[in-house]
Amino acid sequence: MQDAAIPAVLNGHDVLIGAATAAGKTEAAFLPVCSALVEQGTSNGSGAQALYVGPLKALINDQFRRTEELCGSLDIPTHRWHGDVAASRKQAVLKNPSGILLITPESLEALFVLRGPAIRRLFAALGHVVVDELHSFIGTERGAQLFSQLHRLETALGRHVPRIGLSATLGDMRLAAEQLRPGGGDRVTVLVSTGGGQEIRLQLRSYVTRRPDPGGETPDTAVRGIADHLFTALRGRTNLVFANSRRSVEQFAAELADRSAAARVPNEFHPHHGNLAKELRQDVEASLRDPSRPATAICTSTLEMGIDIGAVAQVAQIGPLPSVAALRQRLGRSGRRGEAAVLRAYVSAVATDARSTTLDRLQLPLVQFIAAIELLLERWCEPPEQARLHLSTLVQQLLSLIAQHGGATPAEAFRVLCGRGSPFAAVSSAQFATLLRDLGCQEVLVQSADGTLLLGPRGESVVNHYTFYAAFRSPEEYRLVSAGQQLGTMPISLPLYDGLLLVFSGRRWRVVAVHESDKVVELAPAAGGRPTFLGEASGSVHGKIRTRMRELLEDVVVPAYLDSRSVELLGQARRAYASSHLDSYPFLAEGADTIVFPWTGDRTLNTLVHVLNTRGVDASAEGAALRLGGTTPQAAAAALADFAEGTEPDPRAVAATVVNKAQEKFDEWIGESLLEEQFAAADLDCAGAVKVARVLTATRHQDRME
DNA sequence: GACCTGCTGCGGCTTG
Repeated sequence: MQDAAIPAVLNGHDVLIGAATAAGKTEAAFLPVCSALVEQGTSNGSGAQALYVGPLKALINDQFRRTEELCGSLDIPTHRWHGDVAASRKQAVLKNPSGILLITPESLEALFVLRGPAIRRLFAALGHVVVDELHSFIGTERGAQLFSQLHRLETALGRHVPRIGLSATLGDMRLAAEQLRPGGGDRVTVLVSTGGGQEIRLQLRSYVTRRPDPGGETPDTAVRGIADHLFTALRGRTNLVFANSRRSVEQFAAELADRSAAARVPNEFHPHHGNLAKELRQDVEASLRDPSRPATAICTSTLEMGIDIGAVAQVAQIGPLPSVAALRQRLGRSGRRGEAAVLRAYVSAVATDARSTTLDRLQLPLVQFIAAIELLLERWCEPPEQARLHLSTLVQQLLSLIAQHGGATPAEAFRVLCGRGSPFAAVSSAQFATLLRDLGCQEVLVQSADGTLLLGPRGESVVNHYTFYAAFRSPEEYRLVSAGQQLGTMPISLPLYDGLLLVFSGRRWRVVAVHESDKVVELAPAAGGRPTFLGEASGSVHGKIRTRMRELLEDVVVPAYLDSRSVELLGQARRAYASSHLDSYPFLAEGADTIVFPWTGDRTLNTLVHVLNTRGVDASAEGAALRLGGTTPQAAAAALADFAEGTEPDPRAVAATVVNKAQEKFDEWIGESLLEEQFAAADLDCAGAVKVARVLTATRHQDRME
């Protein structure tokens, strides 16, 4: 891979490098970049010659250490620039820009807004741009921001600057190439390292729980069973345990701490998630790196990305993940240096009895997990998300552009932000004009007598606050404090009162005081406590996983990696599926409701829900299934047949019925009409919904529908 | 609908 990367980079091509793990990606990019720098000579003060953009401060710190080592002997200056870097160091770079600059998209945004006139000088000598963890930018607001910034940079310099993207392997690397170079993905050199068929050791274990205890005071039997198994299977080595929510992370961390205390052994299990104080998280990361003593992190997606945590023996995943790509990324954390990768998968299944519904008997979480593992073993993986307009981020970039130049005409703004090579190229001039009018109505923008766009009162106050630089919205939070120590934060949306018992950072606490005005919660250690965070992971599931779930239920083959209870539950699910004739008649009566199984991805499933609701049917998505309230199977089939036989609905009309379309940071300033267009194009799949309805009501079902 | 990511200038304080 490195051999192929070097000539491509040296020839000034855009290059996309894909590999499962960190395995040499950074070197493949930086070796040729550095050799180009040595060749052309490092001219001090004439501007940064290479720009590296990374999604995490911690990652930038890691890469800074590595590039310093690599470049120090070559006399190439390297600088890091993010929110934790001292202002004095930033001043030094501004005075004497040179060599390699490592930065976050947010800090780059601050440069555009605060140092607009200096941009051209700072990057006058720019020869290469490296984007690390490219997959984390694909399909996101932050990705639209980054590629808009790079396009603005090239516009300011009046020339093309070669880009090098480093990414996990994705389902369709060509689509990723199109993100790296919007409008020119076909000219990107794509290099993928297959990983050489590394051995994967894998087991899926099921644990049965009785019906959830509404009080939740005593952990259910599945949680206890999984915790027992983790305790014996993981102790003594360095491991990662991925749980799907912060609540679940806290729950398992507390359970494992209890087991360590009962066994009178040091606790090796530490929680790690985004609401824990930075110091606590760094302690956990340090103990993972320390080879002298074993440590296991129980984490959310925080440890999924490339932060250096050393070699990991085993990866555990509790509960199914919505995407195969994330499962692969997590598995890639174990088994470096030629060792086998080890994945321990755990599912909590609901115990069934005579009163259980068929839906319960189908054990869909287990079936979904098996489907994802099968697709992982076949090396399939979701393609990057389909392109959105990203109007919220276009608003941010427009305000930033006006701040950069002190004003812009509508035509200039459209050309720079929505022209060829920009991530907003799909936005039409009519849509852009509507957007300008919307922003004018909100006093975000004003227009001077000669037509120049300027920041209005509202735009001015938003751009002049540091929170402007991030393209994504962040939730309001309380700070949690105990005896002067910062423990972390908690979303403000959760109920909170004096005396509440909770689990946080793997320990049990009581709320002593809530200071509403400065959003601080004081805690004291306590004996009891329940996990604080609510909800379980959902996320968008691809249609391929749902199709595979149906195939698994209709199949007889039993995967070798299932434990005996999983085999038993899969058999039960297959018998329930067959005896309900779901293969030929995918409708199931449940009380007054009907459950429908379209076996399709979430986008199509949600479109069906919207459409049926506008037709007066009480429809909702329930995992893989569709629930039609107060509807008999005959009526459900008739409603779907009616929809299937009619003309395909107009996405705009369906979007108009959805109320909460303003989700992103600057959406509140965008008018209903544009939000409808964006939603119709990116969040609905009307053609797919009609197709699914036709399949559901196809002739092979007709005999049962009489 | 879960999860995660990021951020500046300056006023006011203490300390050498």
